[in-house]
Amino acid sequence: MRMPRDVSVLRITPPADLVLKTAVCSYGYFKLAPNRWDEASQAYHTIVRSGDEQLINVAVTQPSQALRVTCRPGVWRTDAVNVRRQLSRILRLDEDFSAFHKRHAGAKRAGFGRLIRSATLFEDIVKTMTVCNVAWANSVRMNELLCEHFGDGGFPTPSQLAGSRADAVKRKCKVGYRAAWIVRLARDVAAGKFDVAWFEDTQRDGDESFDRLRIIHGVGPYAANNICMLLGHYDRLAIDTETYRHFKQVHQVDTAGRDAQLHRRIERHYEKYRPYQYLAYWYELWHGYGDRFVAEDTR
DNA sequence: GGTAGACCTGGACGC
DNA sequence: GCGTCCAGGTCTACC
Repeated sequence: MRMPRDVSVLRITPPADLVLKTAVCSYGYFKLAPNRWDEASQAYHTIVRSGDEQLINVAVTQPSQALRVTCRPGVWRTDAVNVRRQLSRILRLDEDFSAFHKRHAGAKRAGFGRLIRSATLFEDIVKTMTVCNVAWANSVRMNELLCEHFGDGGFPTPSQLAGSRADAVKRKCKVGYRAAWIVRLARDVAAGKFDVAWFEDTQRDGDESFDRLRIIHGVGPYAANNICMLLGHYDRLAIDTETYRHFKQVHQVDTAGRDAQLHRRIERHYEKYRPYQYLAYWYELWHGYGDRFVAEDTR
């Protein structure tokens, strides 16, 4: 049997408007394991899987327009296809943002729009569960521990978590009450009761996806809207306390209003960007953070 | 449909 | 040190 080399280098030709750092660092999930951005080398690091077993350490840089992908260990053709497919999902290489950029000059200038996501929808859902109702540092820790204890370094697969007890996940990963939700979802995905592929169909309607996501135990209105955004449905705003804070501060809104009123006001404000309301909102937030978004461990 | 309280965790803060 | 509060919510029971 031929053994793979220690290192393989792949080359990916991305869409012309892709700026690697902007795509990676414009959404907080780039700080959640197994993701990492190395500012010194301007490299995005992650760990992907080829099949359920093989873990591949990946480093992506953009020395020219093309992406340079370094894989350790080296990969053969089938594994290379898997690496390319997963990076395509992570960096949204198949999405076209030209219509959004026509409406938003600032986002166009910044090359903004490709918000990083995970290699799989399962990982996106679990990551969303770990960022709810918790300080950011805790979310970082939960994802590190999930990778360490249940994913052998990579993000755990549904089958890896499905065979685990919720109390073990809770104890080892410090995820608290989220453990039961995570294990339940993993079991449903592994058993085929929750069809992940259904959501990946680009023709799906955002409302339809939202309704199905809400069936998942642990996915409320905020989480479902956030996951819809990750699926490419940008016409839905994941409104949370951070949105309220941002809106009150940036748009000088009277803080005496009730949340429901503020919620409607926020939706009206971004309506002009339909169907890209979320991107317009997130651009404001990201632009306001500036380099702090990359440098700090808080959002 | 709207609201209140419980739920894990860990850091920040006041005492 | 210790208690309390809070963070990019969700669920359940109750009205």
